[in-house]
Amino acid sequence: MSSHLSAQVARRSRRRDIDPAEVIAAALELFLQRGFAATRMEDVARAAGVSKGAIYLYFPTKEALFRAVVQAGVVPRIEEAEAEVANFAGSARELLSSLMHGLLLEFWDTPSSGIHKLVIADAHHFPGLAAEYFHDISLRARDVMVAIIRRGIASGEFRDVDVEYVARVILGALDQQAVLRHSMQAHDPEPLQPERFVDVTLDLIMNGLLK
Amino acid sequence: MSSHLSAQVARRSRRRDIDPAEVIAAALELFLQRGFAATRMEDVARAAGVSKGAIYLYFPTKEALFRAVVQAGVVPRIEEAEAEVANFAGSARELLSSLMHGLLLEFWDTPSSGIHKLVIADAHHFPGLAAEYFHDISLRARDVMVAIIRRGIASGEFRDVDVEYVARVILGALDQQAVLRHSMQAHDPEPLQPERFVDVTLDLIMNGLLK
Amino acid sequence: MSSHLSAQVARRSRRRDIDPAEVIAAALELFLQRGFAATRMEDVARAAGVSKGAIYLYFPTKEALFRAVVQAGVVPRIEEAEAEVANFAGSARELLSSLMHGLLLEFWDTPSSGIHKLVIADAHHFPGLAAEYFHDISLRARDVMVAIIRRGIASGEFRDVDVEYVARVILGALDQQAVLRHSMQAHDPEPLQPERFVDVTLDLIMNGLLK
Amino acid sequence: MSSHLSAQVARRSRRRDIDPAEVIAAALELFLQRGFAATRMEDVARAAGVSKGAIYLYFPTKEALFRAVVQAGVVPRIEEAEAEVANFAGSARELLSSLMHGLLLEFWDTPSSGIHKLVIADAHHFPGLAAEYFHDISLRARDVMVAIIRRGIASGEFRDVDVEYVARVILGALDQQAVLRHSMQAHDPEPLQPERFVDVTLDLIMNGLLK
DNA sequence: CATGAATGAGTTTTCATTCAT
DNA sequence: AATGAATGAAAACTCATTCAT
Repeated sequence: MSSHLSAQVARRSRRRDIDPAEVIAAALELFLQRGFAATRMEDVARAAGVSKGAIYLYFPTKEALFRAVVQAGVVPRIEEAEAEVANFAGSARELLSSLMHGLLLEFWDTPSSGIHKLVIADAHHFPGLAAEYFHDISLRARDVMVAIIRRGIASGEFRDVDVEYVARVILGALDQQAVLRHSMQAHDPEPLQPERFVDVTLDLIMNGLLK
Repeated sequence: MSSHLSAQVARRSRRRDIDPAEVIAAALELFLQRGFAATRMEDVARAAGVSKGAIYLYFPTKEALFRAVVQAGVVPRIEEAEAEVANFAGSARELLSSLMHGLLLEFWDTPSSGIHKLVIADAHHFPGLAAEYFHDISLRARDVMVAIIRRGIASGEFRDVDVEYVARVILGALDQQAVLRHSMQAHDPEPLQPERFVDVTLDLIMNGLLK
Repeated sequence: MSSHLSAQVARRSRRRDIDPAEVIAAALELFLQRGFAATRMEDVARAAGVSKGAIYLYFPTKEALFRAVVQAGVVPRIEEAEAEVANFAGSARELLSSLMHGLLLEFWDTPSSGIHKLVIADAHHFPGLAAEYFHDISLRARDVMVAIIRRGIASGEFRDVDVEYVARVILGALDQQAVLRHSMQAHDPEPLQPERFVDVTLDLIMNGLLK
Repeated sequence: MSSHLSAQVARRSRRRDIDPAEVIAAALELFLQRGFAATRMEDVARAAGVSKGAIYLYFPTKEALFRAVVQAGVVPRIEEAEAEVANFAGSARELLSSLMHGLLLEFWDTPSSGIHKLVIADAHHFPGLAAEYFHDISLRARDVMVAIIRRGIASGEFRDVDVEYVARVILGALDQQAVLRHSMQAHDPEPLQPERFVDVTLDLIMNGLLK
């Protein structure tokens, strides 16, 4: 207890150039693994290789950190999708296929795919966040999907369906897999094969079940 | 410890014949509104019109209460579905339509529809529960859906599709709406109309998008 | 849930002739095993084969039960000792020997030997009890011991010692063994042999260590 | 007695360099006064002038604090005794006298004298602690006493007595006074005078009662 | 009298947040 | 700026005691 007086010198090491993005990445991973409530700020700090206090230099509260995680994870994704729709030159069917393959597959193995699950699970705690997320993300995603279907109808590729609700059906199927990916996939004796899922979904949506 | 012998407690009001089902109902409602972690046992007690201690007479821990909520909410639902599939005499298409209308609509406005969301959001906390739920509920639901599709293929109604994955697509779309119902529907400028959703889903699944 | 309405008949069984002494005996055993604080009234009730409520018919509080346990366990013991001293006809040495053999050995294997330990361990909780016990029991025991030594000095058997403190020494050695009996004897590789202990104590006290 | 009430400073500011030893000291005092179960961690914190949370920085549980209290209080004491026996050059009688005076008197007015009482009273709660304490402390103390008596016999000073049991008698008398010191001495109309007690004990043990 | 379901005050422990260094 | 020791509010769970039956 008193034998290392000389070690008193050991002073706190100082880390320069803390990158908030590292904190966000660490927080996302932990929020997904253990949920928001069960993740301690200290865990985030350790995982990010940063001191507890340093987090508060960038995020005033745990809630602010959560919101940053959500923003950082989904805004780029939806922007990518919007850009692709705006620039895509091929048929509506090819566009839908490209989007689904590109997005679902691209994010399948990155933590970003779990943001949706995160918001669903923990948005209670943050009065405004659910509304904000819904408007900024969910509705934008729906708009993208609606635009694609409309394009297909306009071009004569697709039947004249209930565009709004068809968009909900397709997005629902996709989102649900992303959610399950982070909640119960570990227990599935046959974990989802994402490419196969996208292919089957496309086939079903395009051709239907009936002969 | 130190007992305050001088001050005698005010007369406690006594409730007879506490029904554990009332506690479960109250707990479900609160878990859905605020999440598992954010729901205090005292809140559940107050909502059920029962004392805090009384809850522990029936559920040894908060986790046990959670599990009871889950069991009570979903087991009857899945059993109903299995029974309907076993007894249904009509075509596969009619069976699917009946199931989707019956179950989704029946439960849409009851708290039971939120159990799925609850498990997805909070299963972290309970090592065994997610696995248990997945095996007892999710896989059973998938089996039901697979059986219906198989029946349709056998009867010549349906194309010869990838049964397992088509089941995942359909269930995903449905489940996702139930999940959203309890997480973000309040923020949707056009809240889902369940009947319309089922109709569109059936139409899409049966006929596909293509002309 | 509703299938056994006929079983409503199951009525509480009624036990007649509850003997408070059984409750006291059960309480003593449990207080010794687990301490006062760690013993639940329900445990006492079950051990005594009585309902929780019934205990309160005889003992208004847990503290009252504790006091009854102490009274029941030691008052007879000290009265026995006083009577023996009053009636004993032999030498002081024989009286001391008789008392020590009689009391220590008689109570060694009964729970009564643990009352002293109980009071020492838990008297905090009960402001008046320690004082009461000390006056009613400890000082009476000391008086008995003092009387014996005085008798020996008067008869010329014993040296003219500091009577009060010699009594404390002798009682201390005895009491300590009773206390250890109920706290740590289980861990002693050589548990105390009570007869040997009494014999050695008598020999030491009578003859001393020196040659 | 204990007069730390004067230190009731309402600390609003931060305290630096908390010394766990202060927490241990405060805990010992309170455990002795009120028993383990009746002492709230908050009491310990207040008595130590520390926040409740700070205690958990050094002691993971209340039990760990208890064990630290025991270790800190008795290990140095027994080591002192062993060292004195090893180094003492005089007669066995002088050694015994020195030890008894030195230890009993030295610790009489420090809280350390109550550790023994503490373990006896509350060891129930901690499965391993009683055994550990008994082996590490009680048996070591017995060995010390046995060594002294053996030395006296070897040198011809003492009679050839039952060494093991004589050690138990002597230690019992001493320990009991330390125990009483912390349980009932307040109620004794003639509180023990420790020097007188040691002198009388030595005289009795050396010379016996008989003429 | 006897029962045991119901009550709710009380305690340990955790962890977001602060701030002296 | 960065650190991490210190703070204290909050919540699950226990159990002495009551009282409808």
